[in-house]
Amino acid sequence: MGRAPCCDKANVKKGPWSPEEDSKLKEYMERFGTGGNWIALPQKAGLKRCGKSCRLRWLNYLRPNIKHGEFSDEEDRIICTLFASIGSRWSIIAAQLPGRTDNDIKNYWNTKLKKKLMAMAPQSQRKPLPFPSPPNHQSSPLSSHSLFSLYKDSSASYPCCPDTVKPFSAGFDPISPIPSNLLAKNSTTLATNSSSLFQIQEGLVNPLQYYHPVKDNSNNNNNNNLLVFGSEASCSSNSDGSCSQISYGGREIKQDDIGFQSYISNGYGENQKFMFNYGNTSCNGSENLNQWAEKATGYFGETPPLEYDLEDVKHLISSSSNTSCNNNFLLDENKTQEKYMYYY
DNA sequence: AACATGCGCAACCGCCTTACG
DNA sequence: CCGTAAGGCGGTTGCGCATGT
Repeated sequence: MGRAPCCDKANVKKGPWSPEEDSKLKEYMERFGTGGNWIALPQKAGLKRCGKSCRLRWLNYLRPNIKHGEFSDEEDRIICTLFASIGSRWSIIAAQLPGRTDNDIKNYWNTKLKKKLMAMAPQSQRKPLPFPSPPNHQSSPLSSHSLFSLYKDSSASYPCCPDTVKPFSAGFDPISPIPSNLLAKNSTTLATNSSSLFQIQEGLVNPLQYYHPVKDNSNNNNNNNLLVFGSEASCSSNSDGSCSQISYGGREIKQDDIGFQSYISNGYGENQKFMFNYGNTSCNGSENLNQWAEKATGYFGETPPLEYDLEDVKHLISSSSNTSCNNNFLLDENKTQEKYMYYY
């Protein structure tokens, strides 16, 4: 024998809530709470509504501290980044945005944010993103390659979940796992568990979608946690946490080979070396970055063969130089062997 | 001014998981 | 252990308003 029926569906009101109904529900909730039973609540509160409807109304509209109105850029970034990582798990995304409901975020994504990103990155005018797609490529929650690239520098800060998990940077196939051989690299600090979000996600997503930038207490510096896109890349760290040596596929890249360098806040109150190199050209840090990017990529015209790359480059450089972005981004001159590295 | 179309958002629907009896 | 209801969640719908023609 199961529980009593939910409600008499033929005898419940549907449609928009009236102010009177709202005040009844709110008053009841503030005095008694749900009592652990939404189904019995409407009758007790004097409402001719289904318990589910009451629950939805309370959670999405009447509950205290609900934030209505415009989403901030930071919220946009968080939504995009999390969507790129976990897809349309709105309740989880909402948990990272205090005051926002899953319904709100879902509506916002479907009606505004998705279109906004589409408009920012019209596919027909873009080359495929130069970010790597592993052999066993699966489509991401949002298959359009370009949307998340617009937020790929968004790893600068996660005020909602400081020092916890950071989803893969946007612009990166969120479904693709980190190659297991990279997870074992002892020259990097990678962990795939013990993060709050990961624990929430456990069993729901491929655990390899996440890593946790564990604080390195040995040198009081955590700015050298490395997430590698592509393959066969590694990094070794100095005692001060800076990255002294990078290698791609066995080819060592010395510090001198790195082009543009600057120090940018890593979000932990420390400065981190930012490096940029394109093929055998480099920005010396004194020239205009956009000009350098144009020179480096060889594009000055209106219909560039490297349009997407250039815009990527410009976007990344400009945003990284002016904000607390802590990404490193390297392009290999050989376009077929492009590899990308991000540091957190 | 009237109508058509588009958009935003609240609410509903249906499915899945969990908990109860 | 099984059947069923409750809770929770994501997808979808439809109403009302804004804007365009």
